[in-house]
Amino acid sequence: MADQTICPKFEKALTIINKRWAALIIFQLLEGSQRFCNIESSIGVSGRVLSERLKDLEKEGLVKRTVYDETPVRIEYSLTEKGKSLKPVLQAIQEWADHSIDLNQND
Amino acid sequence: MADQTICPKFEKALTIINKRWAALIIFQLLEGSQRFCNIESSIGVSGRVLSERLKDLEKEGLVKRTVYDETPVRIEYSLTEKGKSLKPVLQAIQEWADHSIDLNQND
DNA sequence: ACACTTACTTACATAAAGTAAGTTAATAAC
DNA sequence: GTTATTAACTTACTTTATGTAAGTAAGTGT
Repeated sequence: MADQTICPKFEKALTIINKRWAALIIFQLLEGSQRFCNIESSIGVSGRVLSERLKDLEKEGLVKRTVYDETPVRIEYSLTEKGKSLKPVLQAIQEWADHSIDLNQND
Repeated sequence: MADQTICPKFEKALTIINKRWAALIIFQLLEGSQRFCNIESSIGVSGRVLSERLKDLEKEGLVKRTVYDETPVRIEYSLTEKGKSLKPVLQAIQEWADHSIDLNQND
């Protein structure tokens, strides 16, 4: 790949949040910390990909995995500060969607 | 797929702009209308995918393809109003990238 | 006539995502 | 005390998307 790179930070940001499901996962976690199966059913992602994506997002420091050592163990995923700082981005998408998306237009 | 759908407009917006290269293409076109080979070399996308993506974006009404009937023909791609209305979204990403992305952190 | 450019398309290879079943650990139900 | 159920994954396999490279058609330049 040539990689002429317009703006490296912008491009790297896209490799993180432009991955399939990443934005929806973060959108969902903006509501508060949640369990694996809850995210899975809320956004309709497969467990296989959710597992993979949560690891990516954790590695990027956007998501935190917390194990509550009760019986049975409870595991919750939440946004870090860096993750929460994406809120304006998702809000901008939401606003754009609200005034520019026509759900009846099927392609 | 279950498709529990959080917000259908938001999800549809993501299927458009979250496709690989779509955001970068629009980012690039915010600078003004451009030719195929210019977009190709600026963002490092392959001709195969650029061709496909430009058609998607045209179908979604974000991009306009204009043929200038000179000799040889010149074909330029530009943003429609709907495409330009994505600017705040890309700006939000840019701002987030500027203060949250660390280029040295390699994963 | 021959090489070069633009805007693509086609054929093929690799990577990412979807589907479904399996695993481990714990608890609840019969 | 076997059987069933739930949570959080993982594994194996299939389908889809993307990358790579070569090819095409129309025109220009030498």
